[in-house]
Amino acid sequence: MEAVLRPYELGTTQWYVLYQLAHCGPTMQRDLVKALQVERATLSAIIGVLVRKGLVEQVPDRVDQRQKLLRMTAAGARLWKELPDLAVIHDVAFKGMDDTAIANAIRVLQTATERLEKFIDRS
Amino acid sequence: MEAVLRPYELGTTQWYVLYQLAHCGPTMQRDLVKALQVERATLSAIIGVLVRKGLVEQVPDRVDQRQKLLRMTAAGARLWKELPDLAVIHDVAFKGMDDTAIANAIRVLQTATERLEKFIDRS
DNA sequence: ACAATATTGTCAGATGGCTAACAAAAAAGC
DNA sequence: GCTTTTTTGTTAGCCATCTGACAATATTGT
Repeated sequence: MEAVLRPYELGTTQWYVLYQLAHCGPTMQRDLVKALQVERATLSAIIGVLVRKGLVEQVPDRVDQRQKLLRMTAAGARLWKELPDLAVIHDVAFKGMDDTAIANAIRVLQTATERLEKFIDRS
Repeated sequence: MEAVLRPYELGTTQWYVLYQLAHCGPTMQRDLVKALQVERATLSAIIGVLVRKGLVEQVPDRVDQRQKLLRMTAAGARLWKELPDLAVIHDVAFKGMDDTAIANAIRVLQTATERLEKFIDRS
C-alpha cells in the first residue's frame, strides 16, 4: 500500500480515513476511532494532517460540542477519484490460492489474536 | 511483547538487539541490519537509545574504521538476566492448536509476502 | 442544582519504521 | 597512484503508533 500511495503523498491510515468518508459519508471522529481501531490521539494527529492538506473538514457538532464531524472536502473527493484501486493488492497477494487454506489461515490468526488479547487483559 | 517489556522500559526491537547480542555475542552493526531486517537508519536510532541507556557499547573496528562492533555492557547483561521469558507469548497464542493448521497459515502468509515483494520490485 | 464522573479531542513526548542526503572510509578500475 | 564507486553509519524529516496529562463539555448521582 505504501508503495502505491506514495506518489499521492498519502499514508495508509490517511487513505483509510478517506475510504471511510467516501463509503460511509460524514462520520464522527469518535466513531472513526472504533472503525480504524486506533487511539484517539493517533487519529487526532492523522486528521490534523488531512485537514492541513485540505482534504477533510472538522465540523463541531451543534448539540454535543465535544464531538466533531468529519467530512471530505471537494478537494478530498477530487483526489479520491484519482486514486488507483487498491484491490489489485489483494489479487496480487491471494489470487489463485486455495480458498479454504486462506480461510484456515485467517482462523488461526484470529484465534491467536483473541488469546493474546485475553492474556493481556488478565495480566 | 510490548506489554511484557513495558515495565523494563524496553521496546521490542531493542529487546531483539539484546537477544542477538546475548545469543551470538558481539556483532557488527551491519550484520544486525540483516538479522533484524531493518534499515540502516532505523537500527542506528535504536542503537542510539541502547547506548544512551548504557546497555550496549559501540566499538569502532580497528581495520575497517567505518564499521562498529556492538557489545553488551555489564549493565546490559544484568538487565537481560532479569527479563522474563518471552516464549510464554508463543504458548499463549498457539499452544494446543493444530500444528498442520499453523504450518498452513505460515505457508499462506509467506506466499502472499513473496508475491507482494515481487510485485513491488517489478512496478 | 451542584458536585463528581465520563467522554471527546488535543498536546507533548516516546518508540519504531521509512526515505533521502551526507560524510567518512574502503575497495575497484583504470 | 588517483579517481570513482561502494559500503557503513549518522542525521534530518516524515508517518504511524502509543501513553499520559489536560481542557472542555456532557452526564450522572445525590
